[in-house]
Amino acid sequence: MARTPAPFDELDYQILLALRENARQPAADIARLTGANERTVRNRIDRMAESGAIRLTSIVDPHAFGYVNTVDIFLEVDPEQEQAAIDNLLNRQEITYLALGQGTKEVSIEGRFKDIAEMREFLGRVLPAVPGVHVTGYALVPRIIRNIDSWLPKADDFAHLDNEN
Amino acid sequence: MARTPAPFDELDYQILLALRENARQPAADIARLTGANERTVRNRIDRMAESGAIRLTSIVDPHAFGYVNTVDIFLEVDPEQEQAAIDNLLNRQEITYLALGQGTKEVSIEGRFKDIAEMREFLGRVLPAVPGVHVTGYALVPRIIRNIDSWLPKADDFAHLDNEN
DNA sequence: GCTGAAAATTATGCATT
DNA sequence: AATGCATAATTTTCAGC
Repeated sequence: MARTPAPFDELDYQILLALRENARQPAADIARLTGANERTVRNRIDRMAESGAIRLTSIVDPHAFGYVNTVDIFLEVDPEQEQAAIDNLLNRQEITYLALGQGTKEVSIEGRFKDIAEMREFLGRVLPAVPGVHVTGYALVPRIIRNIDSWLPKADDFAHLDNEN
Repeated sequence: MARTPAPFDELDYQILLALRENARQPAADIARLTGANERTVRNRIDRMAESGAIRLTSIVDPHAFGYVNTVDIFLEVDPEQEQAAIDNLLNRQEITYLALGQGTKEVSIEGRFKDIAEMREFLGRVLPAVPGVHVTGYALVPRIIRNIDSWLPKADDFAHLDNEN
């Protein structure tokens, strides 16, 4: 193992759980909740945020803005135009997810739309007009039940001071 | 249109942008940034959070915890056991995403793992052991470039007081 | 729904261990 | 790295518009 082991402990975990419910929750509250020192809690929050282990952010609910139609789209992208195509796609507000696939030509995206007409327009006109991009398939997504924002590591990824190496 | 139009304006949008970078940024800072009243900024934040339009949360970076292997998995689920199967899957920490597909039997998930062995175990042993679940396919995901946490509505989803209906 | 002012709470900077 | 303390800044409460 060349990677450094997770330098996170039980307190970090509890702070994480608290911030996940409300990122603006005062460190003092979390200190009371956990019994830890208020100053320590703030140090931990700063450390986790600055290291990039967590991101304290605002997630917008697409439904609240009327984006009720979700579709997963599978693309084949000309390798020579891949970077330009991806840059192009990343500029599109409709795209909520973009990932590279195993093959060099595979790219999958997710789009959200206010109505079916917008979605069809995107699939039939917008995407085909992006140089190097071919739509190989798509599938409507009626309901997303879990997404990355609710993900957590295993509890024992937070060291109990006894599982080093 | 039966749904209420987005009751958000330019100020909400700017607040959103600020909170997206740092959910703990003080309302006073945002007030200075936008020229809006400090108290108004807090009211807006509270309103957007309470209405569910935004969620102020902590997103954990799987990479920081060693979860470097991502795989998209397509499942066929026996309709009679669907709810139990989904509940079962939702209890699994490895699953970062779970969505229902168009067909009544289709479910797609994304899993993250620390190594390929864990991933293979999940695909070959864990999933097949869930009653009513059959793996119909999977695809490794080498790199996710955009995810839902960075999504934003269109700028003109924030009313300029002139686009009502 | 927006804003103001005092009181309560919280965060920051610095120093100590 | 954790913590205590003084100071600065912020949030809250209650109010009026």
